[in-house]
Amino acid sequence: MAQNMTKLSPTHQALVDQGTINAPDSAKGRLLQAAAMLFKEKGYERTTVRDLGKAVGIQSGSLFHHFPNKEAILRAVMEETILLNTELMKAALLQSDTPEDKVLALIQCELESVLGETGAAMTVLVYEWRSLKEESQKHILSLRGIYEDLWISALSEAKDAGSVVIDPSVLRRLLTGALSWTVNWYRQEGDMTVDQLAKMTLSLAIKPT
Amino acid sequence: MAQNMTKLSPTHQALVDQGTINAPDSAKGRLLQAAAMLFKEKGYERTTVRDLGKAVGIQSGSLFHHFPNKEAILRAVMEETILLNTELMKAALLQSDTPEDKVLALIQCELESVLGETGAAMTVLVYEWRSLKEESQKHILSLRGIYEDLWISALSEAKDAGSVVIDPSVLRRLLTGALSWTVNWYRQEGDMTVDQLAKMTLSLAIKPT
DNA sequence: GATTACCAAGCAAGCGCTTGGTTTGTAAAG
DNA sequence: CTTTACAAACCAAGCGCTTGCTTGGTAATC
Repeated sequence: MAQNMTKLSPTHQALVDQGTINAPDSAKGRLLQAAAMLFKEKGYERTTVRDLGKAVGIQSGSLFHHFPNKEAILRAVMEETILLNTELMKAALLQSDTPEDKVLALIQCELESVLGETGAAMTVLVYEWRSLKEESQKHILSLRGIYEDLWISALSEAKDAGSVVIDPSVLRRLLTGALSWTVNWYRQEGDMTVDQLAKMTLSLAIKPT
Repeated sequence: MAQNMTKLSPTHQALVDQGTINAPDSAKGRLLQAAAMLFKEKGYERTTVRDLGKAVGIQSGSLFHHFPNKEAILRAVMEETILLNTELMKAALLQSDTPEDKVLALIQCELESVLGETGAAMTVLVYEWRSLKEESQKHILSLRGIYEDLWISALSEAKDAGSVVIDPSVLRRLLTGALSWTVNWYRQEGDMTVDQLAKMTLSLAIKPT
């Protein structure tokens, strides 16, 4: 019945079809998108349930028909974006051959996720961690583990190949900060493309062989 | 009259003497230190004025004898730490010769400020930006400008010398993210010193000449 | 003898969330 | 094609609590 306005990527569509994440045009999906933007712009604490309701055109009380409490909305925003972006990274890795290619693919993926459509949710994932209850933190942390393993193995391969000189886990953490911080300064309108930024970042992470 | 428990660095003491920042053992100074820790751990919004009062052993209402409102406390935390760390960076630069030395000094300074005693305040400065009113943002931004100029000129010198290959302003922004993010993972107790971390970061930023 | 630093009490506003009832969508039964 | 039944989606109202901050008065300090 309902059709998407913009077609989803195959990876994204697959996750929607299997019920893992909500379709962006569903009621829940639109709420989560709006919540991600508000949480990013104002922060979780400063965003009230009345703000959330207004953003999707319903009363604040009606939110609790879809979610048990406000924190569950934050948790869902984080969960969906990390599940999606993990799958997107896996797909990108399949199309890469050399260790250097894989690292570049991961950098491109992470930049795209931070600066593109899921940017708001990714920013929330990174900067609103404290607002989750401990139980939710554990849950999200386990999902992040899968994501981070992809990074660590790619960087380790690159180190074995001689193009990375420092400890992969340290490098990953430095890259995590550098890449997630781009949301605070990079603008699409500028004269540097995301791809150029990705290649610059790669030039810091690896030394040419 | 009042004596410091631990002696301050000459740079720090000078700022206290000229009245630019509050002494750490003064009433205001202790409040600002406690506020920085609470703001870092719980976030500005989740920290109540009652939390702040309890942290220094006074009633919440008494805070407003020292500051006009809660936001002014956040602003003071940010202002004092950036003023102090700007001076510390200037002092460190005076003891460096080559462009590479200067960049290393800046990296060491920023890591020390983020991971050391002013770490809480620095983290607040980086991550609680949104909680400032626009007027305060402008004020802090102007102070940050001086700080950032030191970075840009050092990186530009290094680029002229051939040891930096990408645009200094892009490199600075990538480093900002990488260095500030360390607060989320680096632990003194580990087997890597801050100095080692600084040198690893330098190895990413510059290529040996 | 001011001035500074604080307390005790509480107010107005905003918060997350609940409640009871109404509308809307869906689909089988007549 | 209409009727009936039912659940999902939503509204209007507001409750109990916490928030930042104020007020009027007291104790300490210079």
